[in-house]
Amino acid sequence: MTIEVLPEPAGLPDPLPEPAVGELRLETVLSALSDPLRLRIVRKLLLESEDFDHTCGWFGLDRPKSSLTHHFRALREAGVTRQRQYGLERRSHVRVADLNARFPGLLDLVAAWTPADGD
Amino acid sequence: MTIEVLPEPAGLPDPLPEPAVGELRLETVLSALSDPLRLRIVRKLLLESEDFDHTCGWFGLDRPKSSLTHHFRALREAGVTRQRQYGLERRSHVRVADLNARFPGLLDLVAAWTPADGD
DNA sequence: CATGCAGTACGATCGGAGTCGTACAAGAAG
DNA sequence: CTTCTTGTACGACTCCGATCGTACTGCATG
Repeated sequence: MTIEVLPEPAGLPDPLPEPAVGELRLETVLSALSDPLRLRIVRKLLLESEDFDHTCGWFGLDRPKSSLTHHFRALREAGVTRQRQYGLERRSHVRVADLNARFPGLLDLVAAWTPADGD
Repeated sequence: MTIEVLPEPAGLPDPLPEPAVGELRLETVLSALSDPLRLRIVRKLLLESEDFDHTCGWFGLDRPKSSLTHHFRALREAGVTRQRQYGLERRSHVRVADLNARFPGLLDLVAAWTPADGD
C-alpha cells in the first residue's frame, strides 16, 4: 500500500474522455438511449445505484464482456454516463446534474421506463 | 360528387396505420427522434403548425421525395406523428396528447432543441 | 514471479437504417 | 381524356451499429 496522489477533491481518479456539458447533443443522447440494453443500464443506475459508481458486473447482464464494453462506451461517449478507473475496475454513474441541466425531464422518462418482455 | 361516410366527428379521413397509445415504446420513440432531420420535422410541427396538418412540402426539406417518405413513415410508425390522406396529399401532425400522456416532458425537449450547423 | 480477474482492442459478421433513382398509382385540373 | 401533382413502392447501395470470439493489457494477490 503506497500513499496515492489525489487527483480530485474527493480523491477520485480522472474521468475517462467524455463530452463537456455544453457539447451534449440531444440526438446523440437519444440515440444512446434508444437501445433497450442501455436503457436498462441507465435505469438501474438511476433507481438502485445509491450514489455509488458501479462496475459492469454489478448489472448482472448476460452478455459477453466485449459487448458490454461497447455499450458502456456508447453511453459515456454520448455523455450519459461518466466512467472512472478504480484499479482494474471501470465504474460508471449517470451524469444526472448535467443531463437535467441540458435536457430536463429526460432522466425521469428513463427512470419510469419498463422493459418489454425479453429485455 | 357522392355523399361520403364521415369516419370521424370532424369529417376527417382515417389516420394511416399507427401504434395505439398503449403500444408506444420509449426506445422506439427515442430512436425515431435520434435522427436530426426527423427532429427538425417534429420541432417545426410543434412550433409552427398552428394546429393544422401539413404536407411534406410545407417543411421545405431539400431531400428527394423517396427520402421524405421514409422519414415520415418512420415517425408515424413510431407513434410520434399521425398522418391522414387528404386527396392526394398526406398531412402530418404530432400526437401531442398521446406523447405527453405516455412520456411527459419529451416533446418539450424536442421543442427546445436547436439543430447543429448543417442540419 | 505466477496466477487470476476486469476490461479493452481488434476484427469478423450481420442486419438494419439512411439515401436515392426510377417507375408507378391516384386524385386534381384543364 | 390528358396532364400535372403528391406521394408510394421497389430496389440498390452504403454505412453504421449490435454482437461476439479471441487475444491482449494491467492490476491485484498469493
